[in-house]
Amino acid sequence: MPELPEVETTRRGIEPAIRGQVIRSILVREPRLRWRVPRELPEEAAGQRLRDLRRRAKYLLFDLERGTMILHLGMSGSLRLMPCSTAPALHDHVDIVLDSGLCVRFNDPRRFGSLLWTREDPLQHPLLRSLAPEPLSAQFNGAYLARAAGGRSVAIKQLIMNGQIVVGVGNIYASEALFRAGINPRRSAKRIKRAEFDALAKSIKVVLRAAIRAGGTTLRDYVNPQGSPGYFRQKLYVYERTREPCRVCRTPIKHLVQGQRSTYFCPKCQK
DNA sequence: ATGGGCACCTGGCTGC
DNA sequence: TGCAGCCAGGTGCCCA
Repeated sequence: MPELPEVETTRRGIEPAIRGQVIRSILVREPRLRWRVPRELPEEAAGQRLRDLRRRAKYLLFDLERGTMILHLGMSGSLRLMPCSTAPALHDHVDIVLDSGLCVRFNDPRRFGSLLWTREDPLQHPLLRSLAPEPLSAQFNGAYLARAAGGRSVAIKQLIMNGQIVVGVGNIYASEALFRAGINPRRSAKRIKRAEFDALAKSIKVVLRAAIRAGGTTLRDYVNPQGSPGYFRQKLYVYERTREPCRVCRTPIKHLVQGQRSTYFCPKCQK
């Protein structure tokens, strides 16, 4: 589900309501997420003040006074802000109950999401430690991408979905960024020219920023913390547009599968 | 080190 | 109406 824009939209929607709040309790209705929610998490977190809500890649980091909750939305997860008295719905697995009476409620039908706890620097957690640079940072650019690609033979689409190369780019935005850069998703990374890496890095930034501005993309499950969908779907050039005319040249959009994931592209605009 | 494939899980849709 | 089969915003892990 959520890629960087949806996670960032979630962060921005929740942060003002939770910053400085004290956690009254953590209610775990279903601990069996991708990894079991640590048994000690509720007792560790309860009573602590929320210092900050950060995002790293597609992870949300709830910084407490002593320790951090690390949350990932997986494919179908979402966080919503609501009064803690609201009756839980199907797949509402965890509540972070605040002293204000509001709670952050984690819903995740497929349970590919996760909620973890650490007392150490969360950026050094095994799951986060070796992640690549943020795509919206200055560090991420064509020169970096060209170096990171380093003559690798993988298809360029799979390269930009690899969290060791760049984080936050998932299946939707990988196809969209390649369209905007005019690059065929099947091309081997080692055959991409330097100027094309420049264009691709730029396209990744542009598409992610535009998607954040639209509140992300909702295909099925995703809603923001207020329960509204994201509106970037209307702005997609290729994703889930098989056989529909390219918005630029009217050529029918093509679909293929790479690494068991759907890819969409325009055979005329992308070389 | 790299690349490919599988696994985890639920639900919605299609076609017989 | 029922059910099998396929597909879905992610990513860790195992194997060659």
